[in-house]
Amino acid sequence: MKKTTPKKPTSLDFAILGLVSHQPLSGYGIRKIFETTEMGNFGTSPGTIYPALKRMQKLMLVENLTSKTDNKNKFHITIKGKELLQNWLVRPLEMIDVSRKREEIILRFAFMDKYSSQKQKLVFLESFHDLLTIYIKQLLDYHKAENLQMPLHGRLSFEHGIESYKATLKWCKKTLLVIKKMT
Amino acid sequence: MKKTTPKKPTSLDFAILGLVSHQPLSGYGIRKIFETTEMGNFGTSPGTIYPALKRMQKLMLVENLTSKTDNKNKFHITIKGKELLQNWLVRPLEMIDVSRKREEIILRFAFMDKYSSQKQKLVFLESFHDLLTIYIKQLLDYHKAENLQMPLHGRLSFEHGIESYKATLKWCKKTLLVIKKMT
DNA sequence: TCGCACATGTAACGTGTTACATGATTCA
DNA sequence: TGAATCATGTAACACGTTACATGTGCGA
Repeated sequence: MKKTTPKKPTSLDFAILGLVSHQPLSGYGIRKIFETTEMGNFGTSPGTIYPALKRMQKLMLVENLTSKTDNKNKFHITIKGKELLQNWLVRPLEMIDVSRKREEIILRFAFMDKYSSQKQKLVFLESFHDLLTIYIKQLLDYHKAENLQMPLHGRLSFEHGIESYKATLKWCKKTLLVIKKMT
Repeated sequence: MKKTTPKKPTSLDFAILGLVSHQPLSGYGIRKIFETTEMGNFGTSPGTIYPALKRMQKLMLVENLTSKTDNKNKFHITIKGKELLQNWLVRPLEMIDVSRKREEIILRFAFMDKYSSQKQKLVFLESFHDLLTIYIKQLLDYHKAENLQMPLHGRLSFEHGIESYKATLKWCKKTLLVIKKMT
């Protein structure tokens, strides 16, 4: 007996969902935003976006409505879409997210504006902070133990990874302060 | 009439090729390295690695030889594989690489050890440096122009992107000095 | 009226993901 | 002897890439 796959949405789906949760957008509008921002990492071509919108429509996460004012078709988020988005936003962070899906973590944070409480934002950032700290320590330990055996370029590339995570941690601390200041 | 697709290798293919260019490895050995390093971003599961090795074998980029000493099967890079690797290593950097494929740039640098001259390494890093500088400037301009209209979380996430690129630029400068010092 | 940006799609293809499956070796 | 690690795979499925295709509206 086959398990009925729950059809887990991709990062791209969530990126789209997050965008239309802020404002209704046409498929083209979504593509433009993807192209001009870091979100482009989740895909920009028509062959990616339009099929994604179609399956999300089928799953009733978004709906395509015609604006009465300018007579243009735009995608709106549905109740079901909002629920899915919120569940995704509050999903506890794991180490695997930190080590392999940093982009998605930042994406989640980007969409927490409207759908998460200040408490949730703080929990999220603090957990990110703690996991990052542990992960960086692991990287440093590995570096210390192995750097003499590593080829020069391997070591230098590895160090790029470390610096990159340190930059994220720094951002995390700064951002934590910003959010804490909010009332 | 159909164009005969030249079957462009993926980042994963190059990651594997680079690894076996340093030392012969079993499929399992390759997976272990992917799992324990940042290269894991290019895929770690058996369902990714083994099929990749198969197609690379078919394309005669690698060959599977049995070691006479320990009687284990390991993949070796072929002449053709080395040629492909070298072409990839010296391919000029473009802005699109910087904005969307930073991981691949670092990966390329990691494998330049044996197959690139010091001159080539310097050209590579200097070009990376220049493109990064331009790209960061673009990000900062965008930030300046738009930050008042952006939602708070959007702005903060955007700032993560900026910090991340700055960290890469910093690494690039440092690494340039290291390479320059080499004789 | 030329070209560009707007706007939305489809088709073929190959790749990655996920889950399943198997067996050998090593060590406690 | 049982568990963990070594070691290699397969199958279904869906997704993303690439290339193609079409048509509108607008400003120079």
